[in-house]
Amino acid sequence: MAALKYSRQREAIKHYLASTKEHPTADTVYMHVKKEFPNISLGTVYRNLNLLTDIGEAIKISTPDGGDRFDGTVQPHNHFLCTKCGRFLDLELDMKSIEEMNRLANDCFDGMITSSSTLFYGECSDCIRKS
Amino acid sequence: MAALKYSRQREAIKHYLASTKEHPTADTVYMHVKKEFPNISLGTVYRNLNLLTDIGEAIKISTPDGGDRFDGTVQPHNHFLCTKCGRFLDLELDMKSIEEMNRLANDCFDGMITSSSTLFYGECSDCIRKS
DNA sequence: GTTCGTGCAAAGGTTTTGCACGAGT
DNA sequence: ACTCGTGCAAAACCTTTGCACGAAC
Repeated sequence: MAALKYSRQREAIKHYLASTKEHPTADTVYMHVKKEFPNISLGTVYRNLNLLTDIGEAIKISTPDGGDRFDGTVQPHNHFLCTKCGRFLDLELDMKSIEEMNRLANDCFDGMITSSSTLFYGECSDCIRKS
Repeated sequence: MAALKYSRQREAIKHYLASTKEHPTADTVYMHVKKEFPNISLGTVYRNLNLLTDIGEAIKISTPDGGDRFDGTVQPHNHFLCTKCGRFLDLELDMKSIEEMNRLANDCFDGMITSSSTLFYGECSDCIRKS
């Protein structure tokens, strides 16, 4: 395995991920980090996002609409996608509920479940207010 | 909105989806339906899968690895992805648990949650046996 | 000096789309 | 007849990768 060397670009990506709740796509990360490193390439962003995901410092989330999203919050938590406006939000089920759910799932299943990720769908409060 | 006309190709796609538990990708659907309709095009498969998804006769599932998968089972249920062998399985949490989970989520959230989809990760029984 | 990360550009894979024609009503 | 679905091919996306150079060790 290759040793991991410091890189300013990776550091900037990590800081951006930590600073936002936007669940940005790779392209969004690219556009933000570009402000600080105008020459950074999209390939570098992808390489670093995948690297961070592999070493457990970020999470990759797949949604049915468009590209994958990345999240710097690695503690187990779930997400909500508004089917009207497309907003993508954190949803803080408490840890106990998540563990409870995994345990419940383990009971109906003869493999071993180590983690889970739930995507909730519905209408966000803004959309409800408008209708 | 356009009226919906019958098509043999769409029917074949529906039947294939109903007959399998493989959670096929669009390409897999294409290859199977091709046996019956050698001239069918991948574009048609995509158009129909998206159509079926829109009218609620199929579900589109996004996973972090590779393309989206489709599922003809539209009743709420969840999925399991083996992190070792990549196997993708149904996981039958009973309805009560799913409803309970959605209700729990609604309590921590000021929008309205209508549905959810959970992807569980872990090791399937085959991989456990081998290790 | 060696190794690893980067920028660039090209390639790879998946999904969508414009068009003319043929199937369904 | 009229409309919608199809096949085909091109395009649009998203993501990965080969390469030569520069940064980190």
